[in-house]
Amino acid sequence: MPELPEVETMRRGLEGLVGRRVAAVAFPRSRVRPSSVEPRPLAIARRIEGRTIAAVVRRGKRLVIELAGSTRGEPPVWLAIEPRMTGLALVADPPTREHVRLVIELVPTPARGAATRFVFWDRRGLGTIRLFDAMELEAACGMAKLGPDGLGVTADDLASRLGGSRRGVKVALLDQRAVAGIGNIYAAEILHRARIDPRTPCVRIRRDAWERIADVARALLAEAVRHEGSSLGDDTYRTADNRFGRFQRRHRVYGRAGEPCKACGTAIVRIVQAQRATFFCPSCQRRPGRAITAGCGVASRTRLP
DNA sequence: CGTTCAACCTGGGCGC
DNA sequence: TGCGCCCAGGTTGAAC
Repeated sequence: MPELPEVETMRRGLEGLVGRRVAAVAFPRSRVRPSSVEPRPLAIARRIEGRTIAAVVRRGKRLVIELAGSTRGEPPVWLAIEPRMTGLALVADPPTREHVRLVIELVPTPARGAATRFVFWDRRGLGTIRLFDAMELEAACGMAKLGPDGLGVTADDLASRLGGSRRGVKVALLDQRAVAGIGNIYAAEILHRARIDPRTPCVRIRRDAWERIADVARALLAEAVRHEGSSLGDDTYRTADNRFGRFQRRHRVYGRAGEPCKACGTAIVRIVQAQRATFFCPSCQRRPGRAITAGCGVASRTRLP
């Protein structure tokens, strides 16, 4: 589920936790798959109970809660939560009592409306919870693992990291080492607004098109953050205080197979790339050098010799 | 290097 | 109602 705009919205909803102290940590009904929680729940609890939340940051699609060094002189640690498909980071009541994976009880504060706890709820349970020290955080969420953040990505970033690739551009945009934060929804929406066919091999994309993709990506992701992300179904992504996002109303292609393109009326097509659905408008989105049909406010053009 | 497939999971929707 | 199948916002590792 959550891509950059959704995770960023969650993060903003958790900023009020900064300065709060962790009273207790619980992993209810934890069927701890070895790969989903690390280290073991008891070890995590022992290491963060009593600490103060120093910051809540985002690294790509991950939420990272920084816990200040302890009074005993232990260095800071970072709790990295990756919601994957169905994870929700909440300060409100979770959708169900089932599927609550982690509860962090906070030391009460007199401030009005202050949260009492943080809850990570994850229906499918594909999400991960990991506690890192500084070195581990860098290894797992650093530059080697994640490319530049989608909100700040530039044409230079894209051209240098993907320009030599023969992969289709839509598949390439999902590569978190190239750009961090773009997922299946926003890859489709970005390419529609940039008028690029998602199957176009990166090597065939010229400089002006990379500029368009980067400009659209930054603007679209920022717009989606302003609308607090995309909530598709009823039991889907919510903000930290349990409200739906609103950006789904502005989707132009994602999930709209067979429906008319909002720009030209042509039926939106669904294909599969790298085992994942891709939605696009076959009229508005062309491979470089191919004619673009009327209807998108773009003049036709032909391949240069 | 790139692609494909399977896995990890739960649950909604659809056809029969 | 029930069953079987397909689908889903993500990531990883193995096989080719």
